[in-house]
Amino acid sequence: MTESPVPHEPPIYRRIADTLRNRILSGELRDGDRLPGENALMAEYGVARATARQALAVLINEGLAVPRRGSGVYVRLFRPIRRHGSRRLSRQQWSQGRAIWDADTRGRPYTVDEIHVERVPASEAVARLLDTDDVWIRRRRYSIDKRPVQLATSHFPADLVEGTAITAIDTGPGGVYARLGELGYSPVHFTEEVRARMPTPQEANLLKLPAGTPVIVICRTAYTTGGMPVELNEMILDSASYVLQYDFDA
Amino acid sequence: MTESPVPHEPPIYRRIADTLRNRILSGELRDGDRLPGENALMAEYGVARATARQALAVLINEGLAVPRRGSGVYVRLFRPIRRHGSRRLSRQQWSQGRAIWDADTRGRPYTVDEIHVERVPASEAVARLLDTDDVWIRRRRYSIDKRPVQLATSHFPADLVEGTAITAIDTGPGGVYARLGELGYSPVHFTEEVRARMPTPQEANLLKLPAGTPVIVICRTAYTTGGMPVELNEMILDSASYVLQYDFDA
DNA sequence: AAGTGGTCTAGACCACCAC
DNA sequence: TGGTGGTCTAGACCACTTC
Repeated sequence: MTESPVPHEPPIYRRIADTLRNRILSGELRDGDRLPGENALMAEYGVARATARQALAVLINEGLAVPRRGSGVYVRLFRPIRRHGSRRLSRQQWSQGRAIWDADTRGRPYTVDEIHVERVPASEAVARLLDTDDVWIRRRRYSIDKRPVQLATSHFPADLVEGTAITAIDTGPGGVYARLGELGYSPVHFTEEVRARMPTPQEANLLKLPAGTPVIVICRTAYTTGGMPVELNEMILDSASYVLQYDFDA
Repeated sequence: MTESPVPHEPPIYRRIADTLRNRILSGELRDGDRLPGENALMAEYGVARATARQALAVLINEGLAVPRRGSGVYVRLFRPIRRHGSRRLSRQQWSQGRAIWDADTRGRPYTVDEIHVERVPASEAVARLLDTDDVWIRRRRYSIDKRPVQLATSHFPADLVEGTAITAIDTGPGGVYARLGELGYSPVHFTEEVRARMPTPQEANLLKLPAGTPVIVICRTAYTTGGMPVELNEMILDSASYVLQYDFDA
């Protein structure tokens, strides 16, 4: 009880984390560089193992570093894909047999897997939005350079698409929007709701997300000229892989 | 001591976190409810303190729970504000109150503080975008119901706005866009780039963000009819407080 | 084989909060 | 005053990566 050193001194692990963060943000430590490991921090700062771990956990949870088992902790890299909100859905895109996804990748090869198509009862929110009890849903996962970057789940009113290629694994040239057009329900207007949050463990697993990586959730509704909603597409994006771009006039 | 480990079995703290998460997602534990504390988990599962803490840390870093010192760990709430990006002429036709994520904050007043206005050298990226060496920047913080929800930093080409009210704390009626209009540089077109990431400690502090809360970063560029960029506005949004909405046509 | 991160135990003292 | 979360120590065993 001789003195109270400084009223609000940050704890040790915070100060260790702060100095490491500064070394990253200043550029001294670059993408992919190895950070001092637990043992190095224990020696350098004279702290216990758990304290060194706690300091590294701060950076990992901030998304600045990624741990590699048996190897070390490394500075994380950020190489985003630019996703255009408005341009990508221009009518000529899908009316000419091109998939929407092509607009994003600029020639980089992408793959689709984990495809599931099924008819299910609509959730309360989806039922309200699409004004239907049952929906056909199409789930899939997109990867670029073998890295998963996006999960998507499209919902269609069941009565509308029953018996069409939209309920098949392969939807044919132009994809589901071309099929909707053939039914007389071409989407002409879109609303996108965008959120960000931490992923569920399932999402983190499917997207192979390291700790400290949020996901961007885009919920897009497609409308016909009559204002009828015909598709609800929920997309889960790895936030470290994406930049969204929207253009509009005053 | 412990049972011989079974291959692929998740660690104890994960299983504890999983059961707690299920109780939250199933609705058994609701917004604001108190979770079992460290002592309760130690007793219930027969684990050490650090293990119980680790389980709670998982939920906290997922943004599902918030710790309150001396009180307990509580289920977190999500009450978003709806932020409309593009407000098109057809908006009335399309947006008929149907939205996946409800936003009940319409009309609530916001306050502005932490205002800083200064002339500084432009960073490399800003200099390239605004084609200028110096910029006037306007920083401020927005709060709703006394809760900080957004930080914003506007950048203007210094030569363009030097000597105008844009360089003053109070920009006058209509704000900076009205002033730009008087200069003959009315913004008519906007581009928004949207990202998500974990906040820096400074951002977390200014926005009073609990752990596990990402921020949404919006970088908006305003262009004149001539295509000249006249403002660059970087906004940092509390992701737990916002839903972005964009409307556009095919 | 040596080093690394991953998990876990069993203690300790502290600041803060509610009763 | 007792319970809560916040920080920290000093060990331990494990799985994995690298050499």
